Amino acid sequence: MEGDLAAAQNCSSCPIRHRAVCARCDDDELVRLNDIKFYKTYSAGQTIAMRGDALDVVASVVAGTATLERVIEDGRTQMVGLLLPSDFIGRPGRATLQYDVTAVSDVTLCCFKRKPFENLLVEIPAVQQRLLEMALDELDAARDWMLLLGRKTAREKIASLLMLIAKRTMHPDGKVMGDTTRIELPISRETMANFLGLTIETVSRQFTGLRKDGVIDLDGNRVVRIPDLEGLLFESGDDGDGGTLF
Amino acid sequence: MEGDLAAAQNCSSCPIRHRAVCARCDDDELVRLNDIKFYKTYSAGQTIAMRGDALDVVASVVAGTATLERVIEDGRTQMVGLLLPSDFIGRPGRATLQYDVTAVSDVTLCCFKRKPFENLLVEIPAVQQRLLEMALDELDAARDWMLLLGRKTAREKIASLLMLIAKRTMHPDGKVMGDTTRIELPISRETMANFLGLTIETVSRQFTGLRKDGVIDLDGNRVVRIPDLEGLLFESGDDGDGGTLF
DNA sequence: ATCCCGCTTTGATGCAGATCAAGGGACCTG
DNA sequence: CAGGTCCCTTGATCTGCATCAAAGCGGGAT
Repeated sequence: MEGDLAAAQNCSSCPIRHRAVCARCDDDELVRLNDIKFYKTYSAGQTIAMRGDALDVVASVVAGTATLERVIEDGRTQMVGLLLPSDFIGRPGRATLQYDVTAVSDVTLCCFKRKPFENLLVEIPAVQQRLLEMALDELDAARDWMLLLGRKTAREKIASLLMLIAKRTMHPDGKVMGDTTRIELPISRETMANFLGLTIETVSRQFTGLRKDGVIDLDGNRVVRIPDLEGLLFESGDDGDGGTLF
Repeated sequence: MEGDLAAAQNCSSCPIRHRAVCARCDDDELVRLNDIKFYKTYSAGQTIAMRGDALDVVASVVAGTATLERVIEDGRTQMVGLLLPSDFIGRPGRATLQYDVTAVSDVTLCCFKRKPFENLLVEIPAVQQRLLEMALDELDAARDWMLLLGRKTAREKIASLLMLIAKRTMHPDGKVMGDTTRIELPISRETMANFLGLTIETVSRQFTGLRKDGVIDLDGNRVVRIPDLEGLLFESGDDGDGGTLF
């Protein structure tokens, strides 16, 4: 665990160069961002930050998966965001963090101290523009998720989650593949439960329900094969043109 | 119903001048916005726009209350946003609307054609900056709402909603009033149900439950008196420092 | 007044998902 | 290979909220 990666990494070879907050920057602007960035890594399961922490750093996820969650005193927890590579953590103009951030897999962050970043924001409209776009996308995703949490049945929730992961996994840029499809679940049953507002037992039961009905096929408990994507879409309760959901 | 209001209104006397997307604009910039704006009014109950509609206009709510909702074919509907004066409708960079927008009370909108507005966005950083800020605030609110929808009980949901309205109504800028407090509900039981992911019957029952337990006091069915704000906060399941919720 | 209509409350019953409890299987360690 | 731990599944039961059904209760029109 050392700064090798951090030192070696430069923006031009960055895997999220074209999707993160810096996506619209030209080379000059990139240099300025580069000057104030630093990398940080976390291992799977580690807490990245907690609700209430001073938010003096903002960051982009470079690699790995992290979650954003709210928890009530008695232990009930609701995931409110899934952070994948290129997603942004923290918000300019706010001093403390509102959510717990946890690394689900090993995670690499590209960090900026908040103050200098806020200054750059003013000076480089391209960053601000991209950040706005990303914020609005997340807002849409959050709203789709509200429909799921408030009104969908357990089975619909699971189907929706699988569709979401399928869309992301299969063809990164949106197009849908042919027929039989195989996806790998990046998260545990418990994480799914917290994502969907269910218990772990219900998640499990719905998986076996969908399997028995031939909608999906389980291969171990982290791999799902989907013989009929249309069928799954139907189960999800979304109409075809449905929202983007991330 | 005529353009009197529209024609008469100018930005300097606008009630949302300091909170809407134009909040940070100087006088020159305001003139440019003024050139492309026009007013539109809707009466209570009227549909402002529907999911899928071409989104060639964006707007700020000047007066009144509107809702943003998603609905599934079978009629289940989930409110995903409550639009109060100064809130913004539509998003630059997207061609179709994702939600149904409905006027709850009589509503006045300050509209801009999307294309010219997008151009101004690039030319006037102050607008972009403010829009980002507003989007991030809404995102936080949406995430707090996800916790409510996914994990709170019916009673907690009602209490949370009352706290939300109380905070907004009583002291516009956050401070909390003394003891016995009276708030007026701006929305019907059905709207509340769709907001909270409940049925209308459950909403009603929770109201009478809270009343019987002395947490609230009902005066007609649109007025609630809150003898003990701390008690209500406790029922809401939020800790004191809790999220902003709008 | 009376009727009607939309909104709200209340009651009786049903059911989806939570809760409680007990295994299973994969993987690690000694 | 035994024992332990972690995660997942399955079963039995319970319960909070939905659903179904029937009254109140204003308020507006006639």
